[in-house]
Amino acid sequence: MRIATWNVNSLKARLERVEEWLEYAQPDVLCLQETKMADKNFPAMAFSALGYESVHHGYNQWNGVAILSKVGIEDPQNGFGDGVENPYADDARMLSATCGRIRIVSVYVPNGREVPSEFYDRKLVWFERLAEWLDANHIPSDPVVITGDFNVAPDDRDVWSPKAFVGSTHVTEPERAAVRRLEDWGLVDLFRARYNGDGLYSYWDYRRGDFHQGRGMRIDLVLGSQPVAERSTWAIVDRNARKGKQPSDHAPVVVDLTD
DNA sequence: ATGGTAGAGGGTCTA
Repeated sequence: MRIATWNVNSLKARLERVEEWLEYAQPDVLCLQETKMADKNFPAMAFSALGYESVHHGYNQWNGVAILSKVGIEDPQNGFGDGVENPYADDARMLSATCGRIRIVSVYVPNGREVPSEFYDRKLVWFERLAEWLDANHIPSDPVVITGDFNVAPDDRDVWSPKAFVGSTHVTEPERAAVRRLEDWGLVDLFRARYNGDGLYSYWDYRRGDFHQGRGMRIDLVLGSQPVAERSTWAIVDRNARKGKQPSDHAPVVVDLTD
């Protein structure tokens, strides 16, 4: 089973590239972030023509998440559920569904903008809600994958220049602690579990030629519970998808599991 | 010195 995540930075602008990539990479499940569209504009037919069922959660031109699957989509749920106070209640940043007997969660964690800021504070609260959702809905022996754009570089290997980022969002200790809390619960960073090196990024700013200069960050993660991690055989960032005409600023992250 | 690019929409806002 192949699971992938990709922040596409507008599905409208990226649809052709996503279609091409699906045919090339053949993931069983693809989680999308930053679709930047309302549900009524989601191109479900284009994906169904390629053999994918899909669900989307989006209100407007901001954020928006989706799950595409060739192995079924059961019990889709938007957000954290009823009765949970969401610090980004007006945004669509989390969508979960069961695909091929794994509970898949597509997340687009708030960016946080500046440190300090009200947005940064609410990013940390959003992370708390995610950890609470996980604990309330699952036990570590469940097959669960939380994947998407976490807007956190888990450690200094995950940024091109730790010095350039001191004090900035994505690298602060509270943000990293929020990711560690998920790992302490029992989730494994499936890409990092296979590769120790630095320079293995999933996002590069559009500006200053950052991609071609190798100035990136690894902020797109695939976190799997132990039953999933035990099945993990391979992981990669498809950097080719960041090249060429009108790329997203993120590349897809792909993991393979034994069936 | 707060630059630069891309995508939303049709102002600037978000990243």
